[in-house]
Amino acid sequence: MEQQAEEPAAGARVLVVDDDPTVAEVVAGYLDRAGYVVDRAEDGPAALARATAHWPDLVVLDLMLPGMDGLEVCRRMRGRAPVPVIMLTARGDEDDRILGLEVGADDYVTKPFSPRELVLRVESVLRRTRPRSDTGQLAAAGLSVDPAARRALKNGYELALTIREFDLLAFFLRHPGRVFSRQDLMKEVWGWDFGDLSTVTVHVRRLRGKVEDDPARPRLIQTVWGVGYRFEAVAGEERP
Amino acid sequence: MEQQAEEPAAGARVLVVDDDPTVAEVVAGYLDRAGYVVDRAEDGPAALARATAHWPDLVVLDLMLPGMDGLEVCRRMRGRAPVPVIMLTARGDEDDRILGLEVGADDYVTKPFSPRELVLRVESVLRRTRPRSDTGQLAAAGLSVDPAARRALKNGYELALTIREFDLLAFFLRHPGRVFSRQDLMKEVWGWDFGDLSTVTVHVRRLRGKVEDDPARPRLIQTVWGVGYRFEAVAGEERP
DNA sequence: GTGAGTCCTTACGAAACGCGGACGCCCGCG
DNA sequence: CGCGGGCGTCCGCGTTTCGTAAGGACTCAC
Repeated sequence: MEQQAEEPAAGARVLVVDDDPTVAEVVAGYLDRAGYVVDRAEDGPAALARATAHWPDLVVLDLMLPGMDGLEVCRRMRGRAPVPVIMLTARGDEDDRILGLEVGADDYVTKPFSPRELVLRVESVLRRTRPRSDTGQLAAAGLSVDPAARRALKNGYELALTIREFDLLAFFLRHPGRVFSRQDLMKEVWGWDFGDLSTVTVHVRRLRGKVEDDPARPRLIQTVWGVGYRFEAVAGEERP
Repeated sequence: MEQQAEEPAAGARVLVVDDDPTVAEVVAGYLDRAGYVVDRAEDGPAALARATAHWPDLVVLDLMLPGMDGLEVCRRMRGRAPVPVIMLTARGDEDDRILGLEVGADDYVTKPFSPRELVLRVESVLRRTRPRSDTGQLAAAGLSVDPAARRALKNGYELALTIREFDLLAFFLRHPGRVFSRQDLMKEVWGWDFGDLSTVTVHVRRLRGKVEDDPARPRLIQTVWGVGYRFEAVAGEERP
């Protein structure tokens, strides 16, 4: 589950959620040909799972889904991190449209719709929502960090990091697999040439508390005894 | 891919309001092929809702609608912000024409009409009401800003912004999702290389007061502690 | 096993920061 | 000339964050 950055400008990631295979197929096909990386899900839970694996840049969401309905999916995604949503609604279903807007869908399209129109709306929403061009996106091991937005996501959930924590994590992500002494980190992240090195220790601990699944047994930020810390890009295994 | 910038220049946004699916279909088809981005609504409330989601550049409005009639729709839209309207009226219904023009329709077409003629009129009205064709219209999260007209709409309602507030908002809309320090903003919006940064703070606060639903807990203009501010283009949810 | 070195954890005071309110200045307008 | 709106500045308060200290836990070498 180690993704890489395959979003060089052109291909944003779009998650298409629809229980009708035909619709999903057509939509996905058009979006794919338009240069997007397309994920698909057939219902709410699947959509949320997909989002955990790969947080999308935009969601095309059928309002009518088996089990969890589209509004709920939208709410839950938004509860994790802000993401643009385009709703698919049945024609003339006024209440649905209003609901969609209340939840904060960025646009909606009524069925039946022209795929071409949908692609246009996707492009429109993305354009006004993500001018992400050259932002050096960082990603590894279920983590992704956007330096320009100063946002960090873990499995599709936004992390509330402080400045130091964010800078520290960003630095680690920029140099995966390498060991850094506390002094190195103090110099690189803090910009200090001297100072109490326990400061680094404490901040690493705080970062672990937010980033690690089990902070007591860290996997991402490992301690190299007598040397310093190393960020492990590939989710390593346990030492017995 | 073949299409270019949708909102500027080429494709203006036209809202077609008609309860007759056949008429709406035909009209929408022609306008679509003419390069416009077409929204559709079947009655008054739907039209107003659609306009809230995406403020149109022009409205094609059937005078005879179930429930709220066309004149009322026109009045309400105009009450929110000036927008060009083309009325569809039954043939020879002189009173209606008069009424339509009184409310301030920019043009009217009598049924039955040739779709080609309607497209021509749309183009004509747009030409004379939108002299500048390529002003970078900005929009996100229920907000839209017209730099040329120096007008800002929130959910279709006009905002009374001061110069600084407008410039600040416009800048944010031009760079959604990115963090800017107070210094950046002071440089970009004020054009100053130095100065009291609290000036920025205060103006952000004033802008929030007009733009945010709950200025105490801002959603659009977020504070990034110790760094600056970030405009969130996606209408986010509450996260308690 | 034992000790010294190293790391983890917690706690706490201080500093930094953002926010709201208020003030005075300037300018256009009546 | 008085008035009001827009603007920039300043101050006090509550909150967040930071750096450091100190005790306990762990690791490695002998």
